[in-house]
Amino acid sequence: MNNSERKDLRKKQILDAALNVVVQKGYSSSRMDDIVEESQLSKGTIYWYYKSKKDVFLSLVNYWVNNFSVTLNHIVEEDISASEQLKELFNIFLKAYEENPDVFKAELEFWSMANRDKDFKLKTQKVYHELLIIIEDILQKGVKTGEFKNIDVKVAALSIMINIEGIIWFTLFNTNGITPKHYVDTIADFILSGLTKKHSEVTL
Amino acid sequence: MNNSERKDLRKKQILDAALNVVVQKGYSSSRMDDIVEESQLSKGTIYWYYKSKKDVFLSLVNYWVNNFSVTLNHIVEEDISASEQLKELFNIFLKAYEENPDVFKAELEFWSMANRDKDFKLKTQKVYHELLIIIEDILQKGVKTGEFKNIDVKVAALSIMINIEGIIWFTLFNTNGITPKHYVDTIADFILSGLTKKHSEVTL
DNA sequence: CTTGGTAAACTGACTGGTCAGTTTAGTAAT
DNA sequence: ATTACTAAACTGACCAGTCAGTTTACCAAG
Repeated sequence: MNNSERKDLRKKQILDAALNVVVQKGYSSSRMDDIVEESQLSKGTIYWYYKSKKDVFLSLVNYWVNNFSVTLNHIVEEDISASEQLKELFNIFLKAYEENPDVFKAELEFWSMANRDKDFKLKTQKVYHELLIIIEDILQKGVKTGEFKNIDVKVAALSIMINIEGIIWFTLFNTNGITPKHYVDTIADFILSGLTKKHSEVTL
Repeated sequence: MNNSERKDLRKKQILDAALNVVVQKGYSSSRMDDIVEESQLSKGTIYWYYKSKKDVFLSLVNYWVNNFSVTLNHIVEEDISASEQLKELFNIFLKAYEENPDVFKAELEFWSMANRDKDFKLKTQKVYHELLIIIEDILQKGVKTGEFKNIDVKVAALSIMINIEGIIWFTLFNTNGITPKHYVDTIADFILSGLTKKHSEVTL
């Protein structure tokens, strides 16, 4: 293992620990000593890599944003219909949730931070802005090709994003036996059937 | 001012202060001294009425739940169509947001608390359970009268609740000039047009 | 009405624990 | 000698909760 690989490993170790801690305690109640324990590193090492508690958690947001961007940009590049792209978008979030719901719990924590800290607000804004652009592009394309009705793209995109992010509810509350998959499938169908032109309209 | 009025006034003073504080700082970073300052009372008085910090904030949730229940139960009792009831539901939340967005910021804080504290979870669960029941009742009625399609009431209700609560996004991020009103009107229309039978279907 | 009594409401300085961040003294590999 | 650590002690600000004492409201006996 070379030097930069080692550094990346350490940082990942620290950020993974920070994720576990913040999910359990929230930002303010997360102690640096919790991260020390969880990461199996020493306190000195944490401060060797990050200059403060805030620095650790801002980096955690960043880490998460970057992972996420890579995945999303795959969709845009694929040569499939707008409807298929939207479906895929929903499924990416569903899959992410099924793999590790903690990421969504942490997301909630970051929202809460964004409400009271400018730096967190800026970092998190970026993600949603990026996601919105992607959804808008898909919708725009669908409208242009005649696949979708002539909708207000900006509002529709916002609404779709809110529905996607709604998956966060499953981390919060007992949803009476409705699975995330069932939820996602249902709303994806509902939204698509509202967006797409009926066959009769298409043939007009 | 009699005795119980005075007590109510004090409690309201404390809870109003707590709301302002929690919105700005989040639960963990809210200091009792902030509430002292904001409420214009002394620390001893806060502890005269509430036994702990947690007690103050749990009471704040309660206070909010109760207000909310009263408003919601009005809708159910009104003798209007299911569609109209749903529209009214959306409008109640829109109005609440327009009157005081801070309540929604606080809600986010309570979600975050619910994630890591059983007492907060129980208190907040109650609200959403109640809201879900109301939406389910409206949908059920609409299906029975033939106003709505034969939908899966439970999933539809959950999805509607998530869309309503989506208004919380407006407290978090710059939504590019889309107003909460525009958002709510658009999704209300979209959802209703998806739920209601087309005229041609009705006349079958 | 006014004096003395008492319970509830209220005050704010203080205490004791907590925790971010620092420092120190060391090890090991390069 | 420098980089990448570990372990543990330490500093000092911060803050929930306490408590000894004060004020207020309301009473009834003189």
